Amino acid sequence: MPMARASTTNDVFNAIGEPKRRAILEQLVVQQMTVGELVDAMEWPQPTVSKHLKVLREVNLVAETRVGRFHYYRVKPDELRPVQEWIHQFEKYWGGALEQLDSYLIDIQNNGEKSD
Amino acid sequence: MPMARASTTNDVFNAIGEPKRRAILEQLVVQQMTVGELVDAMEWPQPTVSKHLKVLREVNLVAETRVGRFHYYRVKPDELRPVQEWIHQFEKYWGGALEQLDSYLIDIQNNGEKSD
DNA sequence: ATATCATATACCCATATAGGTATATGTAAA
DNA sequence: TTTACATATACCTATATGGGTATATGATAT
Repeated sequence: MPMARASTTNDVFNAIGEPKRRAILEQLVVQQMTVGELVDAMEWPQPTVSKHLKVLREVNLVAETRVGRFHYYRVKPDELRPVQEWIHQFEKYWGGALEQLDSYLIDIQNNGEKSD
Repeated sequence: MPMARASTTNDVFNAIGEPKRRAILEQLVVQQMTVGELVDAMEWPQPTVSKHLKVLREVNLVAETRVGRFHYYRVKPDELRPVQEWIHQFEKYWGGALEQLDSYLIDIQNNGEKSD
């Protein structure tokens, strides 16, 4: 009995892995919108929008405010900080794969062959 | 005939949506490693490591250098830039959801009706 | 050559999940 | 009330994919 894949959408990293969800966030960061306005902007079926909003809600990337029958959604940008911070640990290597190239050259000197 | 879900892993955003793949990148950014060294560090089965490395390779987040039977993997940090740049458009709103709250208050003052 | 090591890949399975349709829920208007 | 509207959700289907096992590939050593 194979142990199956783990759930994914329940964290911010995976939530923004979905292109449609990124598009929704890009819309909402400009201005808060109702679901219907999002449907018009995206030109996707309403359940599609609602379901992606649900995922975004569950990871706290959007917040909802109900006004009558309208549900206003807005981005909670702070929630993207963990992603930015995770990226940050790689930034110091940007533009220079040089240290790694160095150790690679040492490796092939110590071992012989190469490729790539 | 339901149109099924779209492929996801073939872009950087989704590649880093997988926790194991993030862990691999965190290891490799410290130092390049062979698959076997990664297996030892992660304590996952070797095929698991190899398959995640394949995904990371396909989105160009890691590069491979073969030295004899050893395959050295290293991070290509620059490839994370698109993610960082995408995040960047949200940074100006960090710490203050205030403007959005303002416009929300204005909206409900204007009786919450949506314009169409 | 043969054996061993390092890695990739093929295969299977279970499940998570995106997309679609229909319906439920909840609110406001007539 | 009844109707219309706004959104969420239940349901279904197809597929993408993570995890596991076994095997293939490829390189080195003996």
